[in-house]
Amino acid sequence: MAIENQIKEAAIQAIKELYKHDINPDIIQVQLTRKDQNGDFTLVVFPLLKVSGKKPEDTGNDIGNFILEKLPAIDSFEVIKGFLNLTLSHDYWISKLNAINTDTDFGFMSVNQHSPQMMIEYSSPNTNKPLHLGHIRNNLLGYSLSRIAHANGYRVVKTNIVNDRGIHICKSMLAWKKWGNGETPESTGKKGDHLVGDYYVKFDQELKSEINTLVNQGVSKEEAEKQSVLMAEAREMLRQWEAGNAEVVGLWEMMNEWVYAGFNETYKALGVDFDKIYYESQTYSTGREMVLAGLEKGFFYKKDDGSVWVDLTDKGLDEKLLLRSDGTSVYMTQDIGTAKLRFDDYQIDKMVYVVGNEQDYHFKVLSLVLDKLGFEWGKDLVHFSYGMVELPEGKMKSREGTVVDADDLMREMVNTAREMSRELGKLDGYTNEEAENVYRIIALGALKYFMLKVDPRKNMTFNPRESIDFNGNTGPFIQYTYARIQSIFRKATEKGIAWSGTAPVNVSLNDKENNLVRTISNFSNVVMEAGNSFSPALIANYVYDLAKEYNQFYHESPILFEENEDLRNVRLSLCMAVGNTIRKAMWLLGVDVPERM
RNA sequence: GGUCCGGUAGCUCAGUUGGAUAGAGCAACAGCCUUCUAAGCUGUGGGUCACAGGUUCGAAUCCUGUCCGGAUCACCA
Repeated sequence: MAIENQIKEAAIQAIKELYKHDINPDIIQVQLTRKDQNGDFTLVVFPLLKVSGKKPEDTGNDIGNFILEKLPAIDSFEVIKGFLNLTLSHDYWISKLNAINTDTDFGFMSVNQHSPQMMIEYSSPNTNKPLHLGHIRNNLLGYSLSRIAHANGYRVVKTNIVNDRGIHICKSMLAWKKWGNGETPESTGKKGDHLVGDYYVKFDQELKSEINTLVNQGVSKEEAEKQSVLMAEAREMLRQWEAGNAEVVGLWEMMNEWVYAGFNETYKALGVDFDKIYYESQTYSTGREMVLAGLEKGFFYKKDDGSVWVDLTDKGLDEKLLLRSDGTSVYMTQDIGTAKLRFDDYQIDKMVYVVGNEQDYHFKVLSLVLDKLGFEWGKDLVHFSYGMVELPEGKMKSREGTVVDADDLMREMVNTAREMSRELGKLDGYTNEEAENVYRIIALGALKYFMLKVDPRKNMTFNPRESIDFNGNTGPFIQYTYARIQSIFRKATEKGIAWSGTAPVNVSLNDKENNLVRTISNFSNVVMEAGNSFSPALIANYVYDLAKEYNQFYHESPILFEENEDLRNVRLSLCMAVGNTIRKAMWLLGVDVPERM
């Protein structure tokens, strides 16, 4: 049993014996002691005063003495104000350290084929333009969540729903057909997603100029949009696509293939992947069938014009469209169909959608609609709602060209990492290929950590020039700490200094060492909390604290140069445990760690 | 207007079920490389936790109201 729980139980027993009271266990609070105080764990005595009928100090002393007697791991205690600070013996901590070093899976729950299954949807791009900064946050969150879920004992299915149909794709297709001169990714040397994105922009420009011309002729803007020949052509193309026109479908397939090839490159660079990809072109008709079935059962209703709606006013929401009057499906319809197919394909115990907070309303509706359709998991679906990424000037706007492209950003960051690393001369002796790999690890580490350390719910600001730092509270800082530790073990081998693999228990730890063991052993709690609250940020902030503490220890304590063999073995054990914990924590964030940097 | 989310140092952000003197990084300034990686470490300055009430032993945290910012309420996705 974890030591916190032992303390808690001992406290309950103390109150029972000393004050003849059965206390509600929930009001016993055991927490890590603040760093500026003596002690390892703190029991808050304020809530117990009513039961004890004594002053905080006396109550603390009563319970402290009882626990001291009861638990051999407790070495001493002191009562400051209403806080009972318990200090554990060095023996306890060193044994704990050894146990952690023995258990390579410390902090992770095991997963087998009977474990509950969680499906996590993330990424969900449109096929008409390349991935940008907002997608990066989404992808990194989704990927990290999948690993955190795995560490919490879930089988995880990572999934992506590609929005590959609709008027926006037809716009790119039409522009390419009109002005593309048969350009391909090969002929231009451009990534397919960027090429298709360029034609989307081209369409927008042409449309704008067409509308401007009409407006100049005295037509109102609204009217001009209706009259637009270009828009009419795009709509016609969509109709032909839905009707299965071979030429249109062929064009659609070709351009989508270009986009997918481009996306795959970006995903690979970003280090994310999927177990199963769904395409809306393959799910929307299922959605429509489900809506029609729901209509027959009376869950939904039809308006005079033939459109199908769901009434959610009794749930405090509005009426929501499910099928257009012409029978075609909308966003909601597709999500209903996709959900159905997923639950047909997999045994899903929990469904998580990683989608921006601008869609909070959509997911409230989806949850209720699925519930109405008889899916019991409908109301249990989790919308992991994250905030926008904004630039210092405000929101990214594609029209103003302020969108930060995912590929550009990653390339620039690798360049920065390369420059910096060369300046520091840290990788002398590495081949070019090895060095390039390290630059990538560092650049991606900086980017990922930057995005993940922030509370996902909140909007965040990204300054392309300043946000990407390699010093301070950053990914590279943590990676650097890891590389330092690996360096120590390399040096140990070189110097012929053997590490026993375990720490002898008869050594007394200084404050920094004690802090480190405490922090390391708290890893399992942090992983659990991160899983319960779906928060990679908890892991990120934890691993930063750990690295910071380690660096302080590293600076003031000789490790290989420590002459006392027992002490040296303790310190090497600490190094090993910190290194492993950093690697595992970073793994949970989807960040790699380099052996050298 | 209704609903939802947010507001903590000059900037970017932490602050787990309410707990002790609200913490980091960046930026500024001052130190530390003839010992294991200076992408590091140490120190200084910087706060009305948006505001006002309330709840209680105790509030950045919970409740109410106000102000500010964002999102959403489409036969767009």
